Amino acid sequence: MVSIKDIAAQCGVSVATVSKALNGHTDVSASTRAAVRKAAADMGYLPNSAARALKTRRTYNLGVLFVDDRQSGLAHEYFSGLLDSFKVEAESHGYDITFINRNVGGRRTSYLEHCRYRCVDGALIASVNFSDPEVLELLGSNLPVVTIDHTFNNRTSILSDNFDGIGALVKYVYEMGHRRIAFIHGEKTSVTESRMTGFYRACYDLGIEVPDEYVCAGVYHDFNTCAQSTRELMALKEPPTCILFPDDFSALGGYNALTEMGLKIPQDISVAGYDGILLSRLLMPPLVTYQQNTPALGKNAARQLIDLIEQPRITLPESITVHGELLEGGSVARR
Amino acid sequence: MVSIKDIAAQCGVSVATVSKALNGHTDVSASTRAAVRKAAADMGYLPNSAARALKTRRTYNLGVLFVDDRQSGLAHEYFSGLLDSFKVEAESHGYDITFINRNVGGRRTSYLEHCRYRCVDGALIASVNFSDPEVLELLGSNLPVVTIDHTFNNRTSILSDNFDGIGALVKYVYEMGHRRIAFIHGEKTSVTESRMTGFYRACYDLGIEVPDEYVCAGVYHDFNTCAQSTRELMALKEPPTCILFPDDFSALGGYNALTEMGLKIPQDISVAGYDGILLSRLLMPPLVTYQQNTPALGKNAARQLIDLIEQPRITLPESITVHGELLEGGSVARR
DNA sequence: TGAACTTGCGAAAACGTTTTAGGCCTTTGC
DNA sequence: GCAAAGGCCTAAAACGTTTTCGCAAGTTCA
Repeated sequence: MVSIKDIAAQCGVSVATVSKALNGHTDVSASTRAAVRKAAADMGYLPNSAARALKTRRTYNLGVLFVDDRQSGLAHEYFSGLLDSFKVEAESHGYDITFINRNVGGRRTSYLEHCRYRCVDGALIASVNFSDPEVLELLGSNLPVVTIDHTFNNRTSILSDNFDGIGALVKYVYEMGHRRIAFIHGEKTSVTESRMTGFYRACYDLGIEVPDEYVCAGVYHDFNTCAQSTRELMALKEPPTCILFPDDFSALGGYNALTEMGLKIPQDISVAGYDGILLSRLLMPPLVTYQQNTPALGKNAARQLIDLIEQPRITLPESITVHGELLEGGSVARR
Repeated sequence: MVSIKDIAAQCGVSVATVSKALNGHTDVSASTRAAVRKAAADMGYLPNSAARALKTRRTYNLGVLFVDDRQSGLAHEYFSGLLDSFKVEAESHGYDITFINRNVGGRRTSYLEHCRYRCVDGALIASVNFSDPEVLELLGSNLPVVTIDHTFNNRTSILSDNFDGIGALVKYVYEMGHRRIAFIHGEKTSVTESRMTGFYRACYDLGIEVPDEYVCAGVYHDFNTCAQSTRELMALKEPPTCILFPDDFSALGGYNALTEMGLKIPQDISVAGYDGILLSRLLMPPLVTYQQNTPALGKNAARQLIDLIEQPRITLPESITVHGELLEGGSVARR
């Protein structure tokens, strides 16, 4: 491996000069800078990230924390879309990403310890249980951190417009003539809470009455509980004319349950999902859903995190809300 | 940050002794080893990975290379499943993973340069175009490397049983009474080649004749080309009774195209997919498919790579073939 | 009673950078 | 003509480890 020392020897200057030439410092003449850079390129020089990190305490590595219990992590299009755009944006700024876990050389550690061990410059926290003490420890540390879909003290967070998204869906189905709208929500998280208040608020604004039994507790991506809720809803004396599902996957569960019951979508019952994953476009009929803007979520997260790292005092913590888009489909009938 | 030096001061020994105590060297007495370890734990010591990497030239970082053109990367369940199990296995051995790209500090570099810059101990190559010169450069380097679903010289590779998988599907539909079996394959890659030879071989073994027009060129995960091929197949004078699709997603495209044509699955036409992603279980009827064993692919890849790194000369390059499993469903009728 | 090992430890070099402090030479300003 | 300023460069220290080599004290064996 060719090092700065080799270049110094080649050019007849000191290593200090080489370092400065390469890093664009001003106290090196234009001619030596050019010579050094040419030599570096010719010799195929690459800086050693470990040495640089040791000296500067900057690794150009960003930690990414998520937990992958019950398929809510990598495998899910929401998170993979987010991660992908985060990755692309980070890479374009010269940052690489590292997954944060609880192992350091086989030893069990906390998330924060892992971050410290790897000397990451900052971390993205997404798709985690925000009441986990180890997540809180990370959030409470002095490491630059950006969270997704969760606000914490004065940490920067990037939020999907869950309140507005569900509102847009309610408004859409209202305009299609529906008044009996049921909502199966996911397990309680801050995201779910936003959606529930968004749902109630939109109904209130539109003058729709919401019987208690129209709001059911489901589980994100859980086929069975959502199918069960669907059956219960349809068994009501006054069943809804439209059901909003926690996400597109469980809406598919709804499709199946409803089909099994001999009901036709959308003639007999209208259905909407949430997320706008590819699957929603492929269902028959295509699903009415609210597409979360995962590319913007990831990109903004990367930008904010890098800002936080590079201008520690200038950027104040802020929350950015990213807006999605209602996707139409044939799953909601006009009536 | 507490360093080895602080521990040395605390315990009244030299840094060398601390290092040796922590790393389990033999030339340190049991009592000092215990004292040092206790102090390290009490003081919350964490080794500095950069310093360690600089000295030992080992980072305990594994590079992961994949390209994410046309949604074939992170977003796909095949890859995310693979990556997830790779990650879990790697982490349990104390390795972290880093994505390999073409940026180093904003500068455009090759994959190999990125690996060298980050000093990764080895790399996983998956889901890439294996004729890309930069991929070949990486494959040709002296970096420990494991490939997925592609063999190259004497590099270790982990292979999914594409030949057998498609054979199992053919055999299954044959036993269900089908003789006119069409195969829409994906774009030409080594994976597609294995599947095609597997298809022809199985048909040959079973004495099934395969008219040329029964084998169509499709595109993985491409809804439209597969729907188009489906229409063409069904317009033949002697249409097939069963169509094998390149993957589960395009099989869904097939479902839709066939449904639009007024055909019922499986009464009028049988369908099978490939991959065994979650979606395949949720279709109505559930899709007959061949589930690739992504957990085993990722786990084996990590193990082999780590072996390669830790026992450079002992382990000979080898290929491991991982076997999948046929998933039954209602999409193939008995006839 | 030595000689030859063994055990436990430390001094110091090294890994590849960046950065500080300073030095020399030339230019500028009065 | 002289002091001050600026331009360009270097030596050396530092970042936190690991590892080599050597040394002293203790132990074993003739």
